[in-house]
Amino acid sequence: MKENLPQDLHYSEKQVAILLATEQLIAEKGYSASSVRDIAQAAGVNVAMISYYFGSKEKLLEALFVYRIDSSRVVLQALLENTVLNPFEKLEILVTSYVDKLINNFAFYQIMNREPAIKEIKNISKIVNATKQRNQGMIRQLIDEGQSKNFFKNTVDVSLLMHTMMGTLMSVCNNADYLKIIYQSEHLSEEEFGNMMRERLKVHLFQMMKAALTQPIT
Amino acid sequence: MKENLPQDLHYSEKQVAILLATEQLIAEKGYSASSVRDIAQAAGVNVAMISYYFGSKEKLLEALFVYRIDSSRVVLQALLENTVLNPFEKLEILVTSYVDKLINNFAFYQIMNREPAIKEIKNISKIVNATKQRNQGMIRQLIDEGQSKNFFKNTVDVSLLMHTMMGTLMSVCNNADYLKIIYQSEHLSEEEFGNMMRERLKVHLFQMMKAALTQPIT
Amino acid sequence: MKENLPQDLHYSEKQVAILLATEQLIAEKGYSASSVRDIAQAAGVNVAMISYYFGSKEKLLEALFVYRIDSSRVVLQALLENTVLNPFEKLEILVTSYVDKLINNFAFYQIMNREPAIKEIKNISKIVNATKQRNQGMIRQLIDEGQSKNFFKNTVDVSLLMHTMMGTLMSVCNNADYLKIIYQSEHLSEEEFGNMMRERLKVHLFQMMKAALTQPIT
Amino acid sequence: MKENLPQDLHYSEKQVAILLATEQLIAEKGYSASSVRDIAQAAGVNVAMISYYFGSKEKLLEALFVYRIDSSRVVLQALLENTVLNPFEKLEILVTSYVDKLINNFAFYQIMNREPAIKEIKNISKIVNATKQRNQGMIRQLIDEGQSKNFFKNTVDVSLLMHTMMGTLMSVCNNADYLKIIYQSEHLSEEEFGNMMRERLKVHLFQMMKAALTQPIT
DNA sequence: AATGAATGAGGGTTCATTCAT
DNA sequence: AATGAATGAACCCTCATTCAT
Repeated sequence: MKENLPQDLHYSEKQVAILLATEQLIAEKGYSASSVRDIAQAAGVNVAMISYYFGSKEKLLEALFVYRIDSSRVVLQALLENTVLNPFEKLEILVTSYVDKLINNFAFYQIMNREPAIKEIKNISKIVNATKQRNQGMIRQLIDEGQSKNFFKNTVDVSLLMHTMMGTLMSVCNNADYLKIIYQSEHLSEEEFGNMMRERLKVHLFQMMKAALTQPIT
Repeated sequence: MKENLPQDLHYSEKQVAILLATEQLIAEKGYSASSVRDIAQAAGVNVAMISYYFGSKEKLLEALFVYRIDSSRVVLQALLENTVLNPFEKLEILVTSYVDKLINNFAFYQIMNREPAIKEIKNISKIVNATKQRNQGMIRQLIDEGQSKNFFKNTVDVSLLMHTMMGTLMSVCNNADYLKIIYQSEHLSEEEFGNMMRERLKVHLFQMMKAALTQPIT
Repeated sequence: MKENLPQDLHYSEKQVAILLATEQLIAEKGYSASSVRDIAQAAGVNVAMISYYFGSKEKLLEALFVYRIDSSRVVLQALLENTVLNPFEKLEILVTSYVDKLINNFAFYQIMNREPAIKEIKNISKIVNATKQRNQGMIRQLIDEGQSKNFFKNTVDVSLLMHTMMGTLMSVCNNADYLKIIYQSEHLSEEEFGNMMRERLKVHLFQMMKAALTQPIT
Repeated sequence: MKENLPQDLHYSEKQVAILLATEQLIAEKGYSASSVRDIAQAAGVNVAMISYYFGSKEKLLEALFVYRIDSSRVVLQALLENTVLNPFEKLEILVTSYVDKLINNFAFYQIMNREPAIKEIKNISKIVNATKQRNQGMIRQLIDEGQSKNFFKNTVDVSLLMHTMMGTLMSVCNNADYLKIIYQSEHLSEEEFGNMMRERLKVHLFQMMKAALTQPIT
């Protein structure tokens, strides 16, 4: 299960540098608009090293996905199995966890959520779909538990709920520049603003989901 | 497909064909991965026509944005000025309107929401930002009205609410393939499935937003 | 002998406009770097008119040569046949005549003297060679007369002498910008400077040629 | 051909091959009419190598100018500082030197003297102007010396004199084909004819300049 | 008689990749 | 193990020209 480790120990320092440069550049410009030359330069390595290490540009992206995909299973799996916390507490932790994960790895999530290339690379599609399925399943399980314990009403479409959470996060992060103006936060540093948004998002999403899960049937 | 075109801005039939092919191809593959040759072929025209009509690949994308944006202003503006409907009814219409608009023009929204190229094309950025600002403003106005009339609580972050709506829509549409499996709807035609999702989304989003806007303060 | 007339009466106003724009543009940028679109635009006509009127870009250049080549035969021919003037006077008139002709038609002479394209267009080569031969012949005849009348020594290479005259003129005109600085004449208008150079050139060339033709044998 | 190369400026064999092919082709057809594909083929290299080595077509021309210019400074500078030779002898050497230099590098001089493109490439303009200025200055210095030593009259326009020399050379070389016929030298090889012209030009130009510089004031 | 629309060919350049070392 | 050199393919765009009207 090497591919699930956040950091593959087989990668040398240079290889990691390439992967990080890849992530950043593709997140910024897209896969097709990022040339291997640009990536190599950003990583401070020779152009030929990319083919040499990863085989091809496509396989480089593949390696990035293997490298990045899911550092979270452990956390969430533990959350599900926890018997002390009540469903509301679990929901809050879930939301917090997703907000942090997405903001901390925004570059990668951008690639995963909007890069058309990944649909045409089978190995990546496989990984991505498996991850989505797993995440979807865990959320469903958590909500099922809340519903069976009568904490949550069962009028919400759980499948859509996950998209509400992820979609909100993506949309907000994608429009961070714009929101910075809206919130009149131009004076904040990137980090300060990021932290502010992080908190706002946690509150907002927990509030939204809680409301949706507990609202009286109309 | 033509019924989705807001209006013809003095474009000839061939030019429209190019714009539609552009939209479809870029939505599918991204701007950088869509060559003008591919676009020309998809539109059934000679490659040189694209430069001839639009000047360059970049200006072609620009023309697409001018062509697509601003189809909705009228509807929503009328909604805001309506004095008969109550805020809940207005909210429902708003949600319905956005769901339909996004699903009907999904290809374009995909481009607008995920194409890195558009941030580097100033004319497009300008158009897009103006549109976002307008949309944001209208939603805020609607919610303000609901709050001032005591229909809505005022604990919701309106700026984030818009992203919840748009983000949910984008996320769902982006993962339509996956949801088709989840909903065990493989037997439905594209159109049937689209209509089903359309209704589910309307219900889900209205429910979510209503819950968020009316939930008791915790 | 229509083609020898400085202005072909068969050319309409528009055709002449095209020819003049052609001359100016090709003199400035060269044949290959001047697109028919640019020429058409400079002439204020439709692009297709050039093919329509002249057949092709190549034939347009051909037409320009026919249009321009030699308005001087008459003058010089008369000069040669003149029996009143002595060879020195004739030489001075010859020089004056060439200086004026070249400066007045510099754009065309630039094309004729440096455009590689004309060597590959047979019709033009033919015209140009015939003209050169004629000019060479006339100069030789004039000098022969001066030598046989013992005004000139006969130690000068007449074939090279013509190149000295034409080469000096071309070189000076080609480097007019540079000479304007050398002569500290930046304050002069183009016309004033042109006239100054015209006079300087007449004096210089007559002086040079006279000296060469009369110098004692060393 | 290689013996004409002033010196290798850290260029590889392949790069030199490209430069020489560039020179020859542009001298023959002009800059705009010489495609990089043609140049690459003439140099026996892949098309992409030109961008790879020189960056662009424009920079290739730039490189050619850097490569070619400044081969003569040393010789002439030494001539000026020579205290043994009298001004006439110096003049003869100067003429000889320019004749040889231009004939040996005729392709390059053609480009420099007639290529419209070079005026629009600032780096080249700079180099060319500096060279012209230097040459002009050296000739002036030589003539000044002759005048101050009373070898030369001072009635000649030195600025124009340089153009007489260079212009004659250019004009003769440009019309070599034509002169071959005039001189009835079709039976000579290119080299034989070249050598003949070289000698004729040396004699002619020295004779012209000497006559001009020594003629009694009229 | 005159022209906007349209096109195949070729322009310079960049691409991901491979090769020789 | 690592890389500078090299390449064929494809990129976007402009070209001179033709065609239908």
